Amino acid sequence: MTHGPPRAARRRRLRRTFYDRDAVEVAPELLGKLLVLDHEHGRLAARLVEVEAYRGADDPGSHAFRGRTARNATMFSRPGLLYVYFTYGMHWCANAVCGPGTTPHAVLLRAACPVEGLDVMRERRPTASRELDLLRGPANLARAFGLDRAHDGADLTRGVLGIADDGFAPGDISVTRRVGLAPGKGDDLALRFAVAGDPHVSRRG
DNA sequence: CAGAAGATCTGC
DNA sequence: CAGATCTTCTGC
Repeated sequence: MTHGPPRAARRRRLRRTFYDRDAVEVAPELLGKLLVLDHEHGRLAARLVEVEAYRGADDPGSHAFRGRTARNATMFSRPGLLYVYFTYGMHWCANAVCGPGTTPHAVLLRAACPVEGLDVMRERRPTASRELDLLRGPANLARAFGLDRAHDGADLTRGVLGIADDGFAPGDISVTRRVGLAPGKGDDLALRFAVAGDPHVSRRG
């Protein structure tokens, strides 16, 4: 997989209908897409190489498993929004809310290949010695993009934050079990999707 | 109201 | 492989 921006490629922002489906359908289609964020100093862009699908009442690994709470309210609101949550006392993680409708599905953005704004990413990720590690892992990706509580509920279909299709087609996709779930909490479900062999993926499947 | 767990990361 | 670090949720 080559990650450089295709010359003169048009970036088309993904619309609400893209997200308005089961997360298991949406997740693999997000691979190869560009996460884009315009900020005060310029633009950040990265190609998604690893994601995980989280469902609702039928998925014990999902924050939506036991219904709506203050934290997960964004998952129940509308497809195409960004659901950002805080965990382990220090990390933020970002998801694209899916559907269909108000079905509380989401796709966790786990890893990406840096494309634009690498200087800003390096400043925010001083412990990343290699460029490969800048966006490797969901909390690292969120940190490099500066995502936190302020971005929970942001609309990916308009505004400064979005996910775009520039015509890039990823290679083979590997499907494995999700990462970091306790036994019995849906750890056995094969809902993690990654670009096979891509070095930016957070870990081996 | 207290206790425990948590969709993680880093350094030893 | 364990510690960091604190919010959120659950049970009493």
